[in-house]
Amino acid sequence: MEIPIRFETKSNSFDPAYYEKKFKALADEKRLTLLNELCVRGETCVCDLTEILDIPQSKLSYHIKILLDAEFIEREKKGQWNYYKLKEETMNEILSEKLCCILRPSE
Amino acid sequence: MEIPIRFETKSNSFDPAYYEKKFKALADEKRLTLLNELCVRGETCVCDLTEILDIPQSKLSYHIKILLDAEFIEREKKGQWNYYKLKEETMNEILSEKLCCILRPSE
DNA sequence: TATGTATATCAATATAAGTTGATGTAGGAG
DNA sequence: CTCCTACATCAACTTATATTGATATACATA
Repeated sequence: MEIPIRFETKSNSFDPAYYEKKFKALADEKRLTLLNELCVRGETCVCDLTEILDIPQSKLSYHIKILLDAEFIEREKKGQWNYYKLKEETMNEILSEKLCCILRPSE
Repeated sequence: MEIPIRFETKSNSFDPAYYEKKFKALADEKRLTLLNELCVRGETCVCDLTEILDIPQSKLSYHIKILLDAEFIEREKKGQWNYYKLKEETMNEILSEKLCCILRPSE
């Protein structure tokens, strides 16, 4: 995964919009709890998550979408269930090693 | 090789509110640009930042406060000017090494 | 003392994000 | 075909954040 960076001395062309989206996705307690659960449990299906997090299904779905769009999680369809798990590249791209095992899997 | 500790879900000590505050502070283009400028320039005073970022002073002050409260930056008073710089411990605590030199100073 | 400069804070408003309950959809079971 | 389950999506609403212009504070200088 390429980070849109550079570091050109004067007017450097860092892309804040890219990171804004990532950090917005992380900027919510429920979503952080969700990510933490996925980190601890690994792949988990939506029906289990509604129970674990004790939130209405539509709300969960809303938050899942935000995390999906920011590529912090990915979906895998298994039969009639949707399983979600952390997308390790993105987590590792953004987050410190100190967040390993809380929000980030080990590398 | 250290074996990552897996936390039990019910009792894991992860504090989402703590991280929510951090990520909220990062979840804004203007603040990211500000941090990037501080990363590239080092210590910079508010009067320069209003020019660099081309935003009204009250707006800048608002965003600076959010970053201060989340401890991503720190203030140093020099004569009549307030200088701000990145608070390296927090940046390093939260952000990946890949973000080094964009948002994070090197360790 | 009056004026200027650097910055923070405030109150009003505008905008964005989160919540809720209802509805839509797709596939499986009867 | 009809009903059920597992989700996603929508529209109305609530709440949180951001923006603006004005004012406040603190200090320096004329």
